[in-house]
Amino acid sequence: MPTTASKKQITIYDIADRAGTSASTVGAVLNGSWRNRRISEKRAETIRQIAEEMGYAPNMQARALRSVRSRMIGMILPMYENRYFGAIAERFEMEARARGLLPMTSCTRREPDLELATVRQMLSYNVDRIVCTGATDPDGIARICDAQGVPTINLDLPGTAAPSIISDNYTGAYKLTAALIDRANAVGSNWQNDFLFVGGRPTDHNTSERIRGFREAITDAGALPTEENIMACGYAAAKSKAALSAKVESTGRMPTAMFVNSTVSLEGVFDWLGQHHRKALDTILFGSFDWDPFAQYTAQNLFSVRQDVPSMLDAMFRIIDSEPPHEAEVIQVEPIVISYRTREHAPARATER
Amino acid sequence: MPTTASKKQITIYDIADRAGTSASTVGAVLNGSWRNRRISEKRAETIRQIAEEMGYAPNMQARALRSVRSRMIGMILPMYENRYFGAIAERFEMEARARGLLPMTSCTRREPDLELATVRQMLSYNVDRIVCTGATDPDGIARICDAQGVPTINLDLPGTAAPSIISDNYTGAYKLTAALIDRANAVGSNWQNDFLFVGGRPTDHNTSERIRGFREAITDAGALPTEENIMACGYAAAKSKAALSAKVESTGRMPTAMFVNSTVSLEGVFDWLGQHHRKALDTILFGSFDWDPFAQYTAQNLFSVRQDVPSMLDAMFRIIDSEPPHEAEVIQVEPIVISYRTREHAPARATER
DNA sequence: CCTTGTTGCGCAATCGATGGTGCTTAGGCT
DNA sequence: AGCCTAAGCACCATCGATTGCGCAACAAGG
Repeated sequence: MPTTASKKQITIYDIADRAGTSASTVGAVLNGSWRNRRISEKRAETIRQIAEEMGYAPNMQARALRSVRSRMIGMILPMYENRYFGAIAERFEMEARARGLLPMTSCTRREPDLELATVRQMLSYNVDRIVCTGATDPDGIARICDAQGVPTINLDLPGTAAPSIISDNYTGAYKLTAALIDRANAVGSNWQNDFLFVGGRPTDHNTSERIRGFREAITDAGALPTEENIMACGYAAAKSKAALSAKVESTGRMPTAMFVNSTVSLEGVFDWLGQHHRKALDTILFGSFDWDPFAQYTAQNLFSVRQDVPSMLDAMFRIIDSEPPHEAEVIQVEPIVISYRTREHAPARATER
Repeated sequence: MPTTASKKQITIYDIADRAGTSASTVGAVLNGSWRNRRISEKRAETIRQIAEEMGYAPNMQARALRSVRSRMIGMILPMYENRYFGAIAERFEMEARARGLLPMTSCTRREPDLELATVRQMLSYNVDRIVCTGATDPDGIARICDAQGVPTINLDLPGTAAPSIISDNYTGAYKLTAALIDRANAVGSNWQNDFLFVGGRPTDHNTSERIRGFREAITDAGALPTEENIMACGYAAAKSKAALSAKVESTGRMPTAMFVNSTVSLEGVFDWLGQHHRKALDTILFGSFDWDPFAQYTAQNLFSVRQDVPSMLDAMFRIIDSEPPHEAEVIQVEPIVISYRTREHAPARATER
C-alpha cells in the first residue's frame, strides 16, 4: 500500500493483459453484450473475477464518447429550499439511480438566462434527457435540446413541446378555497370582501389555474371575486410581504382569509404578521398551496395543498421508461388538501437513521 | 429549418472545414491554449466567429477523456428538504458554476452504503473533486477517492483525511444554551432539572460537540447537567417525537426548555406537542440548532442557531481555488444565534423574481 | 547566398470503450 | 479426406478534443 495513490484508473486493457485476452472481449463481458459476441461462459467468468479483484470501474467518459448515450439525466428546478422542490429532487435522484442513470440536478432560481445556460452546460456533457421543473420557458429549452436530439420532459409547469406532468392546480385551488370558505362560514366570519390571493406570477400556468379555481370556488359559494384582492405579485417572500403590507395599509383592515400561492410567499406573509400583527396569525384563515411541516403549527387555522410528488414522479418515469415517440400531452396529478386538524393524513417522512 | 432535428453536435472538425484550417488549430483557439501555439490573432478571430455562427459547444466527454480533468465537481449531502442543506446545495452550485465547473449534487440520506455507491458513480464520471457534506464516513470516502487521485473536502462533519469546514458547534451550542438559560431565569422558571437535549447521533462529531457546549453552559450557570436528559436519539423526526413522548410519559411533566439538535428533530418535537400538548408550544423554551423560517413563528420562545453557510462555502472554495497540497485541517466557522425577538438579524433570502 | 531563428500551423498519436468485420479452430457431414 | 458451419475471439476504426513534434516560410544576421 503506497502512500502516494496509484492515480490510475483500471481499464479494460489492464484486465485484458492479466486475463491474456483482448480488450474487446473484456469490454463485451463487462458491459453485458458478450452473449451476442459468443464469448464462452468460462472466459467471461475469469474476466469478471479479475475485474472484481482489480476494482475495475468503467470510464463513463469514454463510453459516452463512443456510444453517444451518456447515462446521465439532468434536471433543472427553481430551488431546493422548499419542501416541494426538495422532495422532487430527492425522489428524482433515487429513481434515476435505480435505473442506473446518473442524476444531475441543478437549481436555476427561476431565472430564464440561468436556465438556458445550465441546460447548455448539461448538453455539453451529453445528458440523455433533461427534466425541466418549474421552468419559466419550457418550450425554449425544448427547442435547443431538440436541436441536439435530446428529449425533454416538463414537471410542475407545462410546455407544449414535450410531455408535461403537473398538479391539477385548478382542482387543488378550488378545494382549498372551498375548505377555507366552509371554515369561515362555520365560525361565522364575513369573508366575502376580505379574502386575499397572494403570490405567484400571473403569467405562469399554475398561478392562472389556481386563480381560476379560487375565483370559481368563491362564485360557487355565492359571492363575487374581488379583483383587487388577487395579488399575484411574484413568489418571493419579500414581494408577498410588501403586497400584504400595502393592502392592509390601504384598506385599513386585516383580511379574513388568505390563499397563499406557495410556501415561499407564505414565509413573507408570516414574517410580516409575526412582526406587526402576531395576533392575526391566530385569527386569519390561511390556505397554502404547498405544504411545510412547520407552517402547520404556526397558524391556528391553516389548510395546505400538498402536491403529490411521488405520483408525479412515478408518472414521469413511466414516460421515461417507455418507448420514445412521446406526444406532448399534459398529465395532471391531483394534489392533496390537508387541514391542520387532519394533519395525520400527511405522508410520513422517509425514515432516516 | 428541418422538422427533424439535426441530431448532430458541431465539432472542431466541422469548424476546421469551414475555416479551411486544421482541427488542432481550431481546438487550440477555442480552448484558450492558442497563444502558446502561436496562432495568429487574425486566424483566431476568424475561427471564433465561425464557431459562434455554427453554435459550437465542446464535447466535454471527449475533452475529459483526453485531458483527464472533467471539470465536474461532485457533492454528496444528507438531504435537500432542510434549509441548511438546501442552502448549501444552492450556494455550492452557484459557486461551482461561477468557476466553470459542472456541479453534481446528490443526496445520500445519511446511508453509508448509498454514500459510497454515489461516490463510486461520480468517480466513474471522473469528477475532479468530491465534497462530502455531513457524511457518515468521510475518511472511508477519502480513501477510495484518493486511490483514483481525486481530492475530497469535508463540509459540516469533519474527517481526518481531507480538509474540513464545519461550524463551531461547541460555541454555537454553548451560546444557544446560555441564551435559553438567561431567558428561563428572566421569566423565573425552574429549568435545572427539566432542560432536555433532543436529537442527533451521539457518534457524530457535531452532536458530541454540541452536547459538550450544552453541558458546559449548564455547568457554568451553576447547575449540574442531567445525563438522562440528553437524548441523542438520531436526527429523524419520528425518533425525536418518540423520545420526547417517552420522556414526558416517564417523568410525568413537560420540560421547561429544550435544545433540539436540528430542524428535522424539531419537526418531530413540534408534531408531538402540536397533537398532544399544543399549549406547551407557547410555554416551553426552545433552542434549535439550525434555522427554519416557519419554525420561528410556531413557538412563542424559540432561539435558533443559524449556521453560516455563505462563510462556510467561501472558506471551502478558498481551499478549492488554492494550490493542491492541502493539509487535513479543520476550519471552524462560527454560527449565528438568533432569537425570535431579534429575527431581523436573519440574513435576507436571495431575491427571486 | 547561406545559416540561424522565429512565426504559424498541420500531423498524428492518444485517452478508454464499443462494435463491425474477419480470422482461426473444432466438429459434423458426406 | 474434403467441405461447411458455427463457435470463440482478436483486430482495428471510431467517437471529439488535446498536445508533442515537426515542417514550411520568412526575416535577420553574417
